[in-house]
Amino acid sequence: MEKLVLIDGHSILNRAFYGVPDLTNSEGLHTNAVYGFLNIMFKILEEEKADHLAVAFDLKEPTFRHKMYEEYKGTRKPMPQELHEQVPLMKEVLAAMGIPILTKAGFEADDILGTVAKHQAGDKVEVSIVSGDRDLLQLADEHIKIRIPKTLRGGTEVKDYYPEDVKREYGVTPKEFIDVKALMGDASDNIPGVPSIGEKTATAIISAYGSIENAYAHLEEIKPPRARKALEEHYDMAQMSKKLAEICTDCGIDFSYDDAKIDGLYTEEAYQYMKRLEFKSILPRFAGAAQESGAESLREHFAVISDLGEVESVLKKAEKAERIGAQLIMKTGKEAGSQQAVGLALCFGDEECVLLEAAGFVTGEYLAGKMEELCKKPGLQLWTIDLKSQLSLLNIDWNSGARDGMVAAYLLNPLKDSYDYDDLARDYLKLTLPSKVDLLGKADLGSSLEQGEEKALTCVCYMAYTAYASGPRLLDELKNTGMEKLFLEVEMPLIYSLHRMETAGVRVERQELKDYGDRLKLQIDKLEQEIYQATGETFNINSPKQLGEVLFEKMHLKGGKKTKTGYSTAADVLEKLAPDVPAVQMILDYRQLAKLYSTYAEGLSAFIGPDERIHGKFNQTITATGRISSTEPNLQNIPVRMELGREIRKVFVPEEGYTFVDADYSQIELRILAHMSGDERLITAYRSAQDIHAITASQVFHVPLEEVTPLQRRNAKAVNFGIVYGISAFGLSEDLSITRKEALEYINKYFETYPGVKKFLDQQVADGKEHGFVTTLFGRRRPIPELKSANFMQRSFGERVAMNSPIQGTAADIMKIAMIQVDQELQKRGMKSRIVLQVHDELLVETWEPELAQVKEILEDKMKHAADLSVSLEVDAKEGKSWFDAH
DNA sequence: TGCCCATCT
DNA sequence: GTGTTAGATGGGCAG
Repeated sequence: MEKLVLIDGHSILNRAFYGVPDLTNSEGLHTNAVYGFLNIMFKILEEEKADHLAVAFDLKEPTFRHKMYEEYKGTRKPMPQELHEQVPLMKEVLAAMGIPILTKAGFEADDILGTVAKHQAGDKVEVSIVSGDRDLLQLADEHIKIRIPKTLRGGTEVKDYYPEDVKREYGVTPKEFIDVKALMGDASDNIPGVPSIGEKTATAIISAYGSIENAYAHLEEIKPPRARKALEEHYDMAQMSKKLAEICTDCGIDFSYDDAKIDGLYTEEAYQYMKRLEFKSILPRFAGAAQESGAESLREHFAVISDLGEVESVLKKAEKAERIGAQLIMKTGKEAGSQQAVGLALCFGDEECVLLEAAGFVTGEYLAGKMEELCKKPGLQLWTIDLKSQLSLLNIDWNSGARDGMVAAYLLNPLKDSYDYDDLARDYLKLTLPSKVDLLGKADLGSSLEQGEEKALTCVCYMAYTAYASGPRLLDELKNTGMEKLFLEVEMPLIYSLHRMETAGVRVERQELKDYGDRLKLQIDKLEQEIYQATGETFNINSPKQLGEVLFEKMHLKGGKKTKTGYSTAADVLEKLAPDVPAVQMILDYRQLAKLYSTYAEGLSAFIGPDERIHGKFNQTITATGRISSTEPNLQNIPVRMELGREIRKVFVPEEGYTFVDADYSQIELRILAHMSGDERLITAYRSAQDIHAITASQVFHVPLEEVTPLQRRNAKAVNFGIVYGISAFGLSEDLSITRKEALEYINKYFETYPGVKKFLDQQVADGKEHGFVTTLFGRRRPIPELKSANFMQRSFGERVAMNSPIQGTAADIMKIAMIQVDQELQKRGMKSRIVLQVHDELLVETWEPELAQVKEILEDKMKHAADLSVSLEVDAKEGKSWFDAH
């Protein structure tokens, strides 16, 4: 028995469009309907183990129904533009998979499906028709199954209808089904005041008489009377309606059963589409096709060279080139943290990509040395991807001519989640390349290459090629968007400073940290028992679900706020709810301790290396605003607010002979706001005052500075924060535990006091809406697609982002500039002191004691003068024998 | 994997 | 009238 699956193209596309959240690829194409369609299609093909497949589409032209009935509009609503543009795309994708697309002038997809199904179905072939349109149920018979996908709870369920299922659900046979619908009439055709026939009555009449014609013949028997009247008056209409709904099963479509045979759905061409549309979850199906991939012509020019003579001649050629792509391929060595080069991929033309392999006389050191020479060669444009990861083997500094395509692409669009070679090739070369994961899966690139794997060679050559080919385009784009300077003078030099910071690492007292953890553990165990006692329950306190049940159901705490999955047990909720229930306080304490123990005590210990230092990663291409992020471990969220947490900073210590100097900017974001808004009053205020929040309070509440009460200062501080983040009256009222009205008054007073600020923030939103992005003082862009959203919540979010990003981003720019200058100055003076941490507005320098005065001077000077604003930048620098003491 | 909750600036 | 403060990372749980 063979299986033929027939899909109602528009119907399923439509269903997918409304069932799948909006998706857009990098080109800005809407893809959600195509994505949903493919998922439904693959799901059904797998379930059915189908061997034949075709998809039917309507054409725009009028059909025989239009001829029959002038006013026939068809059943479909007008399509939104976002869906409309996906129709041709869908057809291209299907064609790429070799799936026949059936259309016929003068007929709808229904008729094609009906015709093909009735002709093909039989003892040898089972047919499944997939559609969202219930009118198709009339086609069900013993060999034809109608399958209707439904979206529920995010997933897709398919409901199947054989004739008996139709009978069960609608009480009539598939053939009678149209009569029922015709008798009911189309809701939109009903004229007010004219009696109509409902579903129940229609079903009863048709199941008794079999058809509207027969029912009309027995008109006098029809009950109830209003149905009889309706049938009598609208018999013509009902007949017409039936004719329109009746699917033609002989439309003369040209269908070849053999062409519909499924073989080789996963073609190279289709694979390219999946990559372009960024259907990551669908790609694995095409894994086979990936091997046949993409830039096939490109691959023909890939070569591997290991003979010393040949290597030298290639390098000579590279030196003479104007521009090259270079990628040093590395592998983790035997010693902890050490790396060694296993190859150098070079590209200096569209047809010249080679891998220089570390083998025999060509050692890893030799290759790294050669890459280094190339980086230093004046006038040579060397492009690579992720320079920082290669710096451990390259002795180069900010004077090198190397340029990083990853960082360039991040500047051009900081919202992406990766900037690998395949991303750059797709976005800047319109070239679909198989990714590293496509080629090698989880295997390590360096090791695979060392073992001579063909795919690893392909991968590294793609990297070098992409770096080479995308370089000029990236630079062009940076020029066009006014970010060339930011790239060349801030982001590129920063790579070296970040790498130096990672290499330096920060010393952590292993034993002290362990003792701290042990003390926590004791407290945690004690608290745990006390909580069990107080609540009378033994449960997992770490489970918000269990905790919510205990608090709100067993202990009957009032006013439990619901989250999607249960009760909210967040600290702020619990504190408001039951500040005086001892169990609640214990739970909050437990939470804090558990966090300190797992994330900091245990978590940090795991990262302490044999040199007693933690070498965290500082990432340059993660945040939307331009900030640096920190991972493995995150060293930017070490506790400081609560005393117990703050203690952890005592284990961050300088090496013997060194001390810490910690320098942080004072209120940098508010100063930036004063500068960018140009609000005269704010500028003047910040020029004179030390205490920004107090002076805000003084001006907003009209009291002399020295008479500002602590409460007024606190309120002003909250408003200041709120302004920077684009807060609402609601948010501020929550923050200060005041009414919304009072909060609104504060905000209004603030804007009255500083009208320039209001104007500035409004302007940011307007700019964001007009251009689709906002910019920092240094030209860094933050795209805000949310501003175009039709969804209120999304759009409001976009507005807050538009207000915050220029401020947060400018602060990030300034810190980056300061960091580079401090780091470079330390090096220029040949000092031993080094930056070990950056925490957004703070630099921690491990200072060689004899250099203490110099370091303080450099930090203050470079940080203060990183930008020339209309308000001064103030820096607090403190010295101490641990991070705890220095901060 | 998604959610909740904790931590930082 | 919507839901209501920006940017991050990570642990732990539940499905």
